[in-house]
Amino acid sequence: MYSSELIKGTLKTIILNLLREQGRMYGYEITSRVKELTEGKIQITEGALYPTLHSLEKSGELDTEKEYMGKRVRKYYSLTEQGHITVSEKVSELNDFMNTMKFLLDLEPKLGNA
Amino acid sequence: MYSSELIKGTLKTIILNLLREQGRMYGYEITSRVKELTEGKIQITEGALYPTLHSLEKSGELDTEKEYMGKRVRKYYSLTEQGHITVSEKVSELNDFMNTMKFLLDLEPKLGNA
DNA sequence: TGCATATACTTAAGATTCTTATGTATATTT
DNA sequence: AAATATACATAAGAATCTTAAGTATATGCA
Repeated sequence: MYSSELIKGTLKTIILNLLREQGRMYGYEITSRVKELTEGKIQITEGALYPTLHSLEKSGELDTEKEYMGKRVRKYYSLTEQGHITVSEKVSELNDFMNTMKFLLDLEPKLGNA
Repeated sequence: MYSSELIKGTLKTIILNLLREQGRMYGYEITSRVKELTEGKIQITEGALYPTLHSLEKSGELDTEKEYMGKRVRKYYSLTEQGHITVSEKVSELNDFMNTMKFLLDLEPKLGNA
């Protein structure tokens, strides 16, 4: 598990990118899939997930459809046209940022430090 | 400039790593150097920088020495023994995290999506 | 000389976004 | 029958950043 600060700021990008790949997912499925893909290293809590999904819906990135599996409800999310634009921008920005960070972190320590 | 959420969670790591490289720096020098190294893409604001430095000092990662250049004061920061341990851990964790993110983001979108 | 800009640090108010916890309810496994 | 998994929602609190204001010295330039 990564320290929680690291997840901050990448959550929306993770969600949008997964939806671009999968087409359509419901909330619980997103957390399960991320946990599975990252071998438990990234676990999105419910308290972070659902407010983020609501926020992305409100800002026009996501559409929802409710479906009933028997009596249990699921809310499926998918990217809107705007969502496709946003995910491209966010993924590019994150890649760029990570390259910058790699460069920053790979600077060699001076010899002779304590 | 990256959107501000991305910086969150990496600020301490950036500062500690720079201090490991440089040995000793004062606050203003840290922001200037980061801005220079990243060609303006990462600009640490004063409101973020100084509270973070104070917090790292309080938690035992940093030592300070005040120096007067004429009448102007500078506070130089350097890593403590604990700081050296912490920076290693944080840099490793961030590298690991970025590899995980690269993997997550590089998953190919399904063909045929809207 | 005067003004703008750069250097240098501090801190408070507000915003954002996460964690933790609680609540509700159905389905499945043991 | 009880525990666990599935599925969503939301409130209180914590952490961390932005924005802004405050204080003060030094430098460049017109």
